[in-house]
This record gives sequence, C-alpha cells and structure tokens, in this order.
Amino acid sequence: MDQFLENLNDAQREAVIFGEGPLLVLAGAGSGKTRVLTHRVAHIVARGDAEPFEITAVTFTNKAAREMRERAETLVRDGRGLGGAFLGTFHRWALEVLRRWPEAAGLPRRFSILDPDDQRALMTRLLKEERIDTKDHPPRAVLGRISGHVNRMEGVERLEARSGDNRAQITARLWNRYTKEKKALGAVDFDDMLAQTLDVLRREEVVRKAVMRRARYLLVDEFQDTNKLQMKMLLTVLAGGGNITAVGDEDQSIYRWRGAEMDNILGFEKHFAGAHIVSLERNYRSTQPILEASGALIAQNIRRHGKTLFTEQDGGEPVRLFVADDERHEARWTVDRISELESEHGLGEMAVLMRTNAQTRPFEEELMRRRIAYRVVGGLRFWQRAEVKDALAYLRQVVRPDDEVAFRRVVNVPARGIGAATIDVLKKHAAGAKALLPVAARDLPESLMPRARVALGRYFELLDEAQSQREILDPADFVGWLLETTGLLGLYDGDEEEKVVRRENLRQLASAVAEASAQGQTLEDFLDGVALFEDSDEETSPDVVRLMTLHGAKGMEFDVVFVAGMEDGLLPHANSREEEEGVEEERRLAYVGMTRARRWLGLTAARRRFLFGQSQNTQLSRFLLDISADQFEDVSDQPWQMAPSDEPEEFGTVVASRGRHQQRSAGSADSAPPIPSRRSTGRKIGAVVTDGSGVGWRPGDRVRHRRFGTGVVLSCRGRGPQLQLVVYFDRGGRKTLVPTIAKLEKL
DNA sequence: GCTTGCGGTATTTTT
DNA sequence: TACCGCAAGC
Repeated sequence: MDQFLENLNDAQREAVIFGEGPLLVLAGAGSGKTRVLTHRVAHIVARGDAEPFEITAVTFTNKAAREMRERAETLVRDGRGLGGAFLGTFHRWALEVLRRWPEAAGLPRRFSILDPDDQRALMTRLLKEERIDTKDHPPRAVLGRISGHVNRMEGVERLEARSGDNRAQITARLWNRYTKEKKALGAVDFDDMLAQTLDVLRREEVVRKAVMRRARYLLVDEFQDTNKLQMKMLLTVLAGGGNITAVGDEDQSIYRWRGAEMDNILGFEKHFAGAHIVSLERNYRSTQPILEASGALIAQNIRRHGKTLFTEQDGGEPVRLFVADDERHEARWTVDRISELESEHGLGEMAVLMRTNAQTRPFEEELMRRRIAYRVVGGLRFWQRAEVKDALAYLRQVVRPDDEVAFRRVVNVPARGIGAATIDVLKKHAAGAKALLPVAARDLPESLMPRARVALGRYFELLDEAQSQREILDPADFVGWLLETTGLLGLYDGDEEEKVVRRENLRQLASAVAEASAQGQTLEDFLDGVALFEDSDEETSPDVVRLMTLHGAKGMEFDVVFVAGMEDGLLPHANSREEEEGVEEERRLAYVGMTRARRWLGLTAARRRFLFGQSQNTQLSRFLLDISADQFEDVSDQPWQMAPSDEPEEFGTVVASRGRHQQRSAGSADSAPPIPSRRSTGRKIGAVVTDGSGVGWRPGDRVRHRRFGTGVVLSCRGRGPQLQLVVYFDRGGRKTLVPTIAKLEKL
C-alpha cells in the first residue's frame, strides 16, 4: 500500500510506520536518519494520518532543513505534495511566530534581528556607557554568559542574587541594560527569537493553538542538540496532544557549549512517558575499519545509551595515522594523499576536517601551491563580510527607516563627515525627543555642527530617494542603484585584488536579491533569510576539496576524510579539557569527524605547531589511545606507537605517549615519558614546576588521586598546562598524569 | 573628523 | 600571528 516502505530495513520501517505517541529514534552515524525522517513524513501524508499543514519538522541547521525538504518533496511528488508543512530550523520556526504576532511579544511590526556582529557592537557600546573596562569584560564573553543563562532558562534575578560575586553583578547589570536596549531598538537576537516565542506560546492561547494545530506531528531532528529552551518550546506545543518524533544520536551531541542538554535525549522517557524507542544501528556509510576505529573511540564515553554500529560490507582501507613534524608537513602529507586519491574519488568527495577555523591556513597554502581546487566551508561567511554587511544595513534602513543599528552602521559609510561627535549630539537630541536615533536625526537639530547638518540632510535625502526608487525598480535593479548611489561600490574602485573581490561580493549580493525576488520573496523576506544564515547555495562548485571545522561537517559525508590536528590541546581543545563533560564532548567531535568518512579515513597530527604566535611542541591526542593499535595503520615517517594498555580507565589520566622515544626510556625509572619536547626534557630533576593552574610540583611530593589513592611524584615533564607527572601510587602503581586534568591533590 | 600606527592581547565550536 | 582598540597627528 505504500511504496515508502520498500527500501527500508526493519528498524527504519518500524520508525516510519509508528503511529501516535512519543517516538525516539536513536540514529547512529550513517544509519539512514534523514531517510527515516523523510519517509515518515511522506508516510503520514500518504496514509492520510495528517494533512501536510499539520506537520512540523524542525532541524538544527539550515543545511539539514534544506535536505529534508528536498528529499521529502521528492517522495511525495506524486501525491498531494508537502505544501503547508513546516520544515525548517528552530529559529525559523520561532521567527515565523514572531513575525506573525509581533505585538504579542511586544515587538514593533518590523522588528529587526541582531546578528552576532550587531550584538557585539551593542554590548561594546553598553560597556562604554557603563564605564566598564572591555579588557576585564570582553563583550563577547559577556554576551556568551548572558546567552548561557537564557538558554538554560535562568533569569537575571538569579544572577543578581549572587551578591558577593562581582562578575555576576556586572553581568546582571549589563544583561538588564542589554535587554532594555534591545526593547528600545525593537530588535531581537538569536536567543530572543526562541525565548520570546516560548513566552508568547505560554501566554497567548490564540498563538499557542495556532502553532499546535500545525504540529499535530512534530518531528525533531538532531534532538541531542536541543537545549532547555527548545525543549520547553516542544513541550509547550505538544501539550495539545501532538505526537513527537525525536531523531538523534547522543554520540553526536556537539553543542553543549551552546546549551545543548544531553538529558533531553538520554532521559527522553522521563520527559515523554511511554515513549517508544527505535535504535538504528546498521550503518550504510562507512567501511568496517572506519566503523571499528570510531566505535572504539566513542565507546570510551560514559554518558550514552550505547549502541554499536555494524555494517554488512567488509574489507576496506585501513584507517591511517600520520604524525607530521609540523602543521606544514601535515598539510603536505594530506595534500599528497589527496592527489593520489583524486582519480578514484574526485576532489568533491574529499574533505579535511579540523577543530578550529584557524587550522585551515596551511592546508589552503598547500592546496593553492599545488593548484588543487578547494573551498573553505563556513569560514568567513559571505554575509559577514564588511562590504556585504554595509549593503545589507542600507537595505535594512530602507525597509525599516527607524532601524537604529543599521543607521549607526552606515550613516558614515562611505565617510560623509558624520563621526562620533555628531552621533553624540544626535544621541542627546534623541534622548530628549524619546525617539530612535534615525528618527530623531531627521529633525536635523540646531545643536549640530553646520557641516554635519548638511551631511546628515544629504543622507536622508538619499534614503528618501531610495524609498521611491524601490517602488519603481525591480529588486535587483534597486540594489544595483543603491550600491551605486550610496557610494558603497565607489569605495572599492581600483584594480587591487581586494577591491575587485569586494566589488564582486556586492554584485553577488545583488544577484542573490534578484534570485530571491524571482522566487517571490520580498526584500523583507530576503533580509530575514540572511539574518538566519539561510545561505542560498553553498554548493555551487561541487568538485573541490572541502576544508571545514568538525562542527561544520556534521550531517555530511565524503568518500575520503582527513581529521587534522589530532593533538591534545586542539582535540580535545585546551578550553574543554578541564572537565570530564568537556572531554566527552570533544571525543564526540572527533567521532563525528571520523564517521563522516565512507571509504578512506586519515588522522593526522603535528609534533610541533605554530600556536599563540610561536612554535610549540604538542602531544598526541589522548583520543588516539582509545583506538587500539591494530585499528589503524601508522604511516608516519617516524611511527608513534601508542602506549600499551596503560589502561585509559579514566580519561584525562593517561597521557598519549611513547613512540620512537620508547626504547630510550624503557629502562629508566620513570618509564614512558610523554612525547618529550626538546625544551622540557632538559628540565632538572628536583626543580619545582608549575602546572596550568599555578600549583608547583616536584619529585617527591605526596599526592592524592580520587581513584588511585595516594602516591608519590617520581618526575615532572613539561610545564604549565603541558605539565605531566609520573606518579607512583601506593595501589595502582605508576601512572603518567596531567595534574590539572586528573584533579591531582597535593598533600 | 579621519587616518595611521602602535602596542597590547587573545586566541573554539555557530543557529 | 592577527586583530582590536586607542592615541597621536593630519
């Protein structure tokens, strides 16, 4: 009766045909998660269980939303179609509510959206006004803290209550100011979109009912990445008896830093009584060796349901490990492999994944040198480029004349002689008039310097003319006109590479507007899409090597994958090493990277890396110890074997070590020195060395470890965060530990 | 009001 | 290293 069930395995089918009630699909990497989602949507429609408009499917990324829409539409092409169903990101879902009922949220009709740049600019301004040193409280850090509280649904009061805590007090003060300011500006940031929507859903029955009607079947992708706020939104909407289908994989939860709560997926049955759970464990993506190595890695995590992926295809290339001398060597080796593998797989089927954006550079240089086409995915985004943002600000100013954020950004771009002093005068005037800056500025107050007054007058004439041109011209021509007339394009006259690129970017923006309008979007729709990062089409030139972060790679797959920078400090990242939870998340990140590979997987590291402005010795990632030596092939010039089972029972405990230095150290008392660096090996025995948190250590110190009990320090290696101690425990024998990570206590 | 250059500093991931 | 903010000079 329905053709959607034919190409599914038993578990997939079970999930697809499941009827009403809560359903959790634990979908391992490459197990056909999107397939299940799309087929389930198609099945529901085909069986007539619900009308398309009663289906809401939310994803975490635009990419996923796009893919789901395309694939689901293909499936139901012959049927009634999917029109009316909502398939989009959480933020899009929320934005549509706020756009439709702005007054319910106390927002103006054309409220604007603050992107991270706008937020930072605003926070910087507030810090100045509050006379708080941006060095002690960097705007980004303050915003990060606020965002954390919002996503965990903690109110300001809670922060204010921490009376002894100075930082909390300052954060609370700024948070209040920030909230007020956004309200005055008629603007929302990303978090507000969700928070205010939840608010409206709870308060306004009309809105809630309307949203519920459209979510009789509510499907949630990447459920492991939902945070408390999102969970509350789901619960609120489901209170009307909707049916939730959550699809996710706790092993791929990589957004803890953004508030993702693994408890949402790990404790699904607690939130949804009587939930039915289906596990998808058959992997269709990767070869046996890739699955085994990644499976061994992730098995070390404690917080998981625990599934074991299997595949029915056997054989395949072994996973390669290459330890390079430095990051350039790492890039060279990687690109060598890329050229070898190109004929078999094609450039478009290869990707180099890394922890941080900054790591792309040596790879870019090497690829460029070898004239191999590549593309950095998600790096500096097109929409974040200054010239594009300026152009967008003009568009925002046209769409919403009282958009103060946009006004501040472009009133003096190109330079018109309206600088900080003028803005100060205008601010005073606006405060008196109780109006937003761009509105008050229209008065051209007497208090302005004559020159500024004239300049400002011209600016508003320009805007007024833009308004009328907008009526006359089609959107693409209008943008062209605007770029020309504002002088934005003129800023980049000349033959310099950079200027040519910028002009090209502006032209691209114009064509993006054209495209959007061809699809029936208004300028307002277009700007919303931009604000939500709904990048039109990233994939215009498919046959190129992709360079991207591990986060950016989620949901993708390639024949050939390199995970670069397998070093402690990078993966796991130094900022996440301190707590167990952080390390587990980093391990998941490594796991996500490895499981992107279908046929060929390479793991690379560098012994020395240029970081923080200088070349530093590195340590092999502890995650390589999670994978047993026979699960990969070390193809380094000088192989670095892993320590034999010095048992990694507790992470953060055993340090990646050995290799070619093993012979030398084998007989010595303090066996197994961690990858020695030239600098640290010279350290005198007996000297006090400080660890990452400033505690001093020396051989002979008595220590306590929460597992191994008491012991004595035999020797120290490295210093600072790199400091490793060899400790002889009364029970448990000799261990190599990083004191800050192992939470070693000095007695 | 704008531009330049200096020095200090912070380096994760993104809807 | 690379960026940013700030101060001094135009």
